[in-house]
Amino acid sequence: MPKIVDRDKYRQELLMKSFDLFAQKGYSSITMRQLAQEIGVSTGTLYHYFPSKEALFLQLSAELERQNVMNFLAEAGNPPTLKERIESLFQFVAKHEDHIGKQTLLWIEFNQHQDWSNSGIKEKLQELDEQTISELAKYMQITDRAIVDFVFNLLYGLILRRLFGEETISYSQQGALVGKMLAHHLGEDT
Amino acid sequence: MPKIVDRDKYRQELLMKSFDLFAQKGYSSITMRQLAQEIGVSTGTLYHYFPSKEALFLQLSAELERQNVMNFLAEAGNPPTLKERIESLFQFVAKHEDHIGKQTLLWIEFNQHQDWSNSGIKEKLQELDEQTISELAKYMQITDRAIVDFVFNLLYGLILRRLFGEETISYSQQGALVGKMLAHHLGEDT
Amino acid sequence: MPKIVDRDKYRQELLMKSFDLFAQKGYSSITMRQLAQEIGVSTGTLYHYFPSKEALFLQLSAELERQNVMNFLAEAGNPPTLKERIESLFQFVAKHEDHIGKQTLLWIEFNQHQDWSNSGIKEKLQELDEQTISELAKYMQITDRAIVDFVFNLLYGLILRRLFGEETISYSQQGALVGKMLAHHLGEDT
Amino acid sequence: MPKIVDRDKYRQELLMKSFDLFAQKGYSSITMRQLAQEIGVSTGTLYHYFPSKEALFLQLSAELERQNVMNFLAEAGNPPTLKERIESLFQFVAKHEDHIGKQTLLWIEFNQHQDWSNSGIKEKLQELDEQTISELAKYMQITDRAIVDFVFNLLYGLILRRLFGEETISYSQQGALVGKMLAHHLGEDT
DNA sequence: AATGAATGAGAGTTCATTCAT
DNA sequence: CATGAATGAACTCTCATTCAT
Repeated sequence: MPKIVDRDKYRQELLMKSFDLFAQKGYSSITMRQLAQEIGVSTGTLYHYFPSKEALFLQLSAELERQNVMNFLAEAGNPPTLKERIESLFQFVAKHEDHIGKQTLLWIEFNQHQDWSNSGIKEKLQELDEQTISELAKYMQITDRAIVDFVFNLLYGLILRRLFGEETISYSQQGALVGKMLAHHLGEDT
Repeated sequence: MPKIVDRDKYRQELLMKSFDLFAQKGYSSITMRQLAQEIGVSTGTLYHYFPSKEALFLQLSAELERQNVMNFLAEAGNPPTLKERIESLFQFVAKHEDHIGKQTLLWIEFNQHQDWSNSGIKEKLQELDEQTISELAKYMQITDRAIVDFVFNLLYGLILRRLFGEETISYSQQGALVGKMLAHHLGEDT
Repeated sequence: MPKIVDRDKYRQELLMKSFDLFAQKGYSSITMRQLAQEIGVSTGTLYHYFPSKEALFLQLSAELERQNVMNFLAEAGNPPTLKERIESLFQFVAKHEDHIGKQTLLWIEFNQHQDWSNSGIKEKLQELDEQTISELAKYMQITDRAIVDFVFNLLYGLILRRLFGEETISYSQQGALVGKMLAHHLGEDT
Repeated sequence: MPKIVDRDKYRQELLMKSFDLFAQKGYSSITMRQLAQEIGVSTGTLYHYFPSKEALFLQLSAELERQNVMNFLAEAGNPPTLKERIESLFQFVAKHEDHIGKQTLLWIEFNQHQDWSNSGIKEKLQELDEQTISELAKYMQITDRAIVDFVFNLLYGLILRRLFGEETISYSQQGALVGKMLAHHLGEDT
């Protein structure tokens, strides 16, 4: 029972410790008791730092999204061609598939919870997602919104299907495919 | 013998009546009591026809998947070019977006339930999905598995993102895009 | 686990069985679990018959109030003079002090719960109380509202103070006192 | 020695600052945290000055009772007739109805707490009440205990009923009534 | 002396499932 | 076959109190 020095830092710590459990079991399956037990604190402590399960989850989501973009930009390098940059994105997802897959699951479950329909929470989350995508679009230097959506639809669908067992689909293959097609497509248009 | 037919027919009826509720609230939010009440039977009756909530849900999923393919093949016609066939698929999804979206959500929620990790249920569901896709692939006359996956990744991602608020992305636009690209891509390769 | 024949009858039964516990411990001290255990059912059953602890309590209050008036009118007889009728009332309260005291406590606690400030519950309860008083006023043949209030203020105060330990105050003495005074007072006015 | 004075003085201060919150929410609804926050200290500090919530509350009650009598005697003047003195008492209560009502509520809630049945706390509280009444009896120069009780039963009942919504009953009317009756009654007896 | 983080038992409530009728 | 009353474990969240700092 040591006294905590930095409240916000400790909150962060709790957040990160709770990620694995949320990811493994999903938002509604995990209970606050399990969460507390696994983290090694009491439920009371959890509620001392977060007003509710929902709030804890929301903060976690925001934090994860933030880290993701950061990590990608740090790892991705800056290849000259669009094809390479797209492949770089797909490679990044492939490399961190486990982590990103879990996040995607959380994001989906978040969106499903209909109790939150009127609370403005979904809007926050959506905004978060838009931000991420627009930052990545900037990185890839694609300005046409339809193309951006094309790439991310493909990517999300791929993540989703692999998540649920279609493990024969490969990131590198699909990445190469879309890279090549886009190069043609854009090349012709210009 | 006729008894069995009646029994199965009634089961079907219960199934279809339960779809709306499942679609509206999601698997875990709906309770067996609500389900029974809405359908107009007792919980006991529900359990008489289905061994568990899970089983009821699984049967519902299978039924929906079956109907979906059927409807599509009936509506789609048989256009001569690949581009048109793909656009036909995207149009079909656009037209029945509400229905298909809800199904997708159920499918996702189903997959998330970790209690079912070891029960072979997920495998069944996956198989169901594979069947659907392979039938649609046959319709589109695509044989290359990577291309099939490409199209369906895009489609699933699109459905998913529209589901969660990105309503500015359009089915027809993305369908046209992938149709055009694929035509180029395959045209060049052959 | 026998099947219950008459839902409403059984609800009544549960209500009456719960009275003692509520009375002994007060509304907020008693838990639904204790209540269920003592009655000999599960918490689930309690919630099967009553939507909430609050609703259970409200129904109990209404039922008690109803029974009280009924019992009093049955026991009280119909003496010719006001003094005797008042004394009859005080005697009734004295005789059933335990029961009425407990009820009063519940009534008080009910009124205290500020969560219910805006729910119209207090109004219902107040109305219940007014009804009781006006019926008793009719019995005593007092029409002047101020006098009615006088008698009931005295009576409530007496119940309250005895409840909390002042057991030296006597119902018969105070009843006789108010009876005598009122006789004088009203005799002079007429 | 001066330390002790300071300590007690601070305790007093905390006590008075806590009154409003207790009065607003009632004993069991208010939490020690809220109390501390509102007062502007930590929960630790609260527990440094009072061994428990219960003890804090008991001390508060004693203090309030003390102040009440003091204020009344200061405000009441010393009219010559019993009728006037009684009316003076009722007027005092009417004037401070809000404050006294809240106190009464606290006193009631206190008495209800059954955990304290064996702790001698109720006895202390009762004693407190007796003291108050006997001091007020002395002021009114009534020696007959039955009459004293009569007046205070009426008064408590009145406070109670007004507290719970019967706001049509008036202090001055009921005070005048009891004053007049008592004057007759005692006049005749002597 | 003063702080506030930490505790954990216990609150009201829900719900898939069972089984007497 | 059909019913719905009954179960009880498990849920989120609260709060008086303790104690390291």
